[in-house]
Amino acid sequence: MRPLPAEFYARDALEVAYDLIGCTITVGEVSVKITEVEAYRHPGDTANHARFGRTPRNAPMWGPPGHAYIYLCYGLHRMLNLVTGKEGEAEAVLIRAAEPVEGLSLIRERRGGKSGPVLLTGPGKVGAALGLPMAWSGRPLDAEIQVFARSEAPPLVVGPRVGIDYASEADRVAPWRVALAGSAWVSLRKSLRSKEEANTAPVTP
DNA sequence: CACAGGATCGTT
DNA sequence: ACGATCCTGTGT
Repeated sequence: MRPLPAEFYARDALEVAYDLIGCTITVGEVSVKITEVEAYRHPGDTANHARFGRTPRNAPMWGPPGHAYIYLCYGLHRMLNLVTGKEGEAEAVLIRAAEPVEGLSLIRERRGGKSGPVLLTGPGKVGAALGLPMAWSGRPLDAEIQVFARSEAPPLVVGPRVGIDYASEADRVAPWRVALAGSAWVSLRKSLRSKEEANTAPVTP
């Protein structure tokens, strides 16, 4: 089995976000199924780390798709993003939650011996469970970090993104958080609706 | 060079 | 409700 090719990521971040739910991330002995993500788009997304332009930290987002963008949050949490879109655009999908597939004992060890959804329901928890070093930011997704395709498209729910109070009103309410419908391995159930319902609902100005 | 604050988490 | 914990981005 081969990791998803760069072409998979060379599309709008929201499209990739829909298609990443149910895919598998493998890092060494640990494999997890993606259950929740957020799309950060470009240009014009005031929640995006690249909203002020290119900086040393966000440089991987501006590069070619199919690479990792990892950043340190609150001085301790390592957050994994998958770079999407064309080179020269700064788009990425944040991995917010997952479900264990392989390496549960190592996941539990890295997460303080806990068990259940608390292991992987949150972007900082995913980074800890995968044991990501900051040095992997910018690495291609066919090396230390690999992502594999799902077998079939699962039911999705969508809602507003989390933790972006600094963004514009429109960007705060944009339904660019995507999760696996009915999964217990999702960080927040509140204000998530089915993708179909969201797509047919009146568009907010 | 100083400083404010963060795409969070776990405990109180 | 709050502290951890430190790097980043911005402004001077």
